Amino acid sequence: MKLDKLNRIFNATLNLTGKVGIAGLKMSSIAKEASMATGTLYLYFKNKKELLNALYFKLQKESAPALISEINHLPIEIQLYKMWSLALKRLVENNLRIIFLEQFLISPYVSESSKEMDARFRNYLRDLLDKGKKENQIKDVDSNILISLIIGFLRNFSTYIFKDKEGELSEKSIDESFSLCWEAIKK
Amino acid sequence: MKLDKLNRIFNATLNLTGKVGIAGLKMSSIAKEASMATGTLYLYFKNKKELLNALYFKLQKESAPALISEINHLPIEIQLYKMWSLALKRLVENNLRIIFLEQFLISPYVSESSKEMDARFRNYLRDLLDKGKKENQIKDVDSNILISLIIGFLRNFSTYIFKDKEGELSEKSIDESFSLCWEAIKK
Amino acid sequence: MKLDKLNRIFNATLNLTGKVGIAGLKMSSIAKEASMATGTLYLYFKNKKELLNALYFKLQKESAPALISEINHLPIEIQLYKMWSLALKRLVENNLRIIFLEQFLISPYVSESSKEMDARFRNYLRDLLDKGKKENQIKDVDSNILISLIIGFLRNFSTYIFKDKEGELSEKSIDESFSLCWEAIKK
Amino acid sequence: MKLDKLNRIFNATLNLTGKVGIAGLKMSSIAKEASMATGTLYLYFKNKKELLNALYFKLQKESAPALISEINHLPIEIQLYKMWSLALKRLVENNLRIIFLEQFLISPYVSESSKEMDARFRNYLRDLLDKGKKENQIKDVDSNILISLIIGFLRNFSTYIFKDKEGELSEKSIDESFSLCWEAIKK
DNA sequence: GATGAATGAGGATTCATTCAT
DNA sequence: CATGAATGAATCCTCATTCAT
Repeated sequence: MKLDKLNRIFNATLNLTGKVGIAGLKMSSIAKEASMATGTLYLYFKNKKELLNALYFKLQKESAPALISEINHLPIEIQLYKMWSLALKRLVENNLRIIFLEQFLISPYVSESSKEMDARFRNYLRDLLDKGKKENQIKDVDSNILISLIIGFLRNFSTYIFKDKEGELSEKSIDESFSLCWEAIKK
Repeated sequence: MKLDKLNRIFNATLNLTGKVGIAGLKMSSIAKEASMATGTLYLYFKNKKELLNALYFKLQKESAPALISEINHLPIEIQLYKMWSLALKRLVENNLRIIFLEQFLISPYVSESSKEMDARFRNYLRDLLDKGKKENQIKDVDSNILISLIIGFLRNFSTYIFKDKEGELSEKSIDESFSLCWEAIKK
Repeated sequence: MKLDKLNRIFNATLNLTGKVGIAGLKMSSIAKEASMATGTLYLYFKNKKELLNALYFKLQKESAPALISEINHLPIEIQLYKMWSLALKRLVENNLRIIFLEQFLISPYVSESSKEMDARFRNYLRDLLDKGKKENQIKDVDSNILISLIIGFLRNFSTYIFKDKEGELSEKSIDESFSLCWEAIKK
Repeated sequence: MKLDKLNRIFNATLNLTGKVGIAGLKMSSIAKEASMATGTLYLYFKNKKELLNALYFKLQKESAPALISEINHLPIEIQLYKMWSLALKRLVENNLRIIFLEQFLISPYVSESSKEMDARFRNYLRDLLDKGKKENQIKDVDSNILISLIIGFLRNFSTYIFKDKEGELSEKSIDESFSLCWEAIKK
């Protein structure tokens, strides 16, 4: 019913963004990909801009927080490892989301309210790293650099797995990549 | 004259892509940003698709190779450091280029010939890392992971500097970020 | 419904060609003359070229053959007379079609397949005249000359009736013009 | 010099009209065909409309009147024969002119003054036929019909010679065609 | 005079949005 | 609710015209 249709619309939009980018998204293509009539899209969203913004918020909501709440009570290296492992898996699974999120933020469709960045995940990491510095486990280096290392590495590696390995992410890959990350940032 | 105009067109396109994304690019805006008439664009390019592809090729040609030829005779850690420093500076300076390159590759404007990715830079790194492994300086880890760490970190950190630090990249930032990277990948 | 709209488009195009020629045809004028939105034209035809070619084929199909099949069993003079009378009436009624057909064939819109001329009517006449020569009724003169006389006279006279007589074609005109034609070609 | 350039422009325009019709005429193509710069056209004509109208007047001036003045003192059948022969030769030689004249008259470029048709030739013929009727040589039939026969036959036959016989017009063709015409209209 | 690069108004085409069914 | 044909504003692109050289 209603929820099913919403999901079909969101999935169609994600898939198409992965193929043709935001510049190539047409309402008619989205409808076709979601197996419904173009007009139906307008029963669920006032216009294209709102559809895209709704998807953006949905993706934001689903990503970081879930991740965070699952692990924020563990010791730092473990917590980082869990975070790394979970994030990597999620990013590989959901690589289309990343493409959408990144393109969306510089498209003419961003509503003002969307601009409050994916700061949440960065903030979680910042807190975690500061705690780690106090406990003498993490290098005493500007947290922004550390965050860039972690997030940049995660994103780039996940895209590589998604594109070149067809999404096959082995435990060994997770461990090896985390080791590299950890050795870089640990004291 | 001719070259000057081409550059004005390319710069205008880059600037606008940074502001509105490929989805928001209009030929009329590009012309306005480049201080010329819309029709003039069509003296230089057959249509929008060809303009964007021409820019893509230009950016590809200018990026990696220059970087590589300047340093590929030095010892590995030094070479990596030079590469890091140069790449970081260039990425910060040219952050708009990255945005364009990334968006372009999943836009409806990519011509078939454009799809041969920016493999060059990855290849240079792969060679360098393999050499490093033989000389026992680099961890014996799948090069794809190492490459993701380096490139992902570089891109994410450069974007952070460009956006949040207004492009002010200190030597200290370069050194600190490289240290993190080096400690991660060195044996 | 669908057929009705196609006809409205075709009629609008014919009328406008009569007024402003193919050089003056605008998609927006055609739409206006056909009482629909410009975009609607593109639901039925990919572009201007295809619209004009479709009209050309339709007109070709409708013209000569119908004429021929109605009469090709009668004796020659009668057949020629019927042909003359029918053709003249049809040409007067459909003078706009002639204008369109003639202009179209040297416009930039002709698709390759359209170039196979209106040979059909000429061929019918050639057969008829050859039969007439065998039966000793028609002068033993190169058929191409006879055909030019018949077709040229028909076209020029019909245009005169259409333009200067507002399409009022009397039986007397038909008979008189046919007599002239018959006296010219009969043995 | 000046005259030479004007002629190059007029010839270029005629040739191109034969190829692409008035709908396909571009000022830039005319200039190219005439081996000069686009801007040069505007030294000789204020704009496209005036160029086309100038050509129209030139062609009108050159056709009928010359013809008429050469022969208007001879007896009727001879005069008609001369007219026929001269007109046919001229029409074959100058078939491109006919195409231009016919297309031009329903293009958006006709200036008001151009609309006073090629009435001159029709008028000359009308006078001639009326004289012939008085002298009992020509059938007592509405002159408009006779004129249509003559002009329609001339045009259609000349186009046939131009297109299918590559402009090779034999004396025999002239005589045979005139005989047909004469037998049709003589008493 | 001659040139042809540059201009921008105007026409072709696309596609977000509506609305009768 | 769902549909998809119809709409027309917005965008791409062309080409008559201008003007600096």
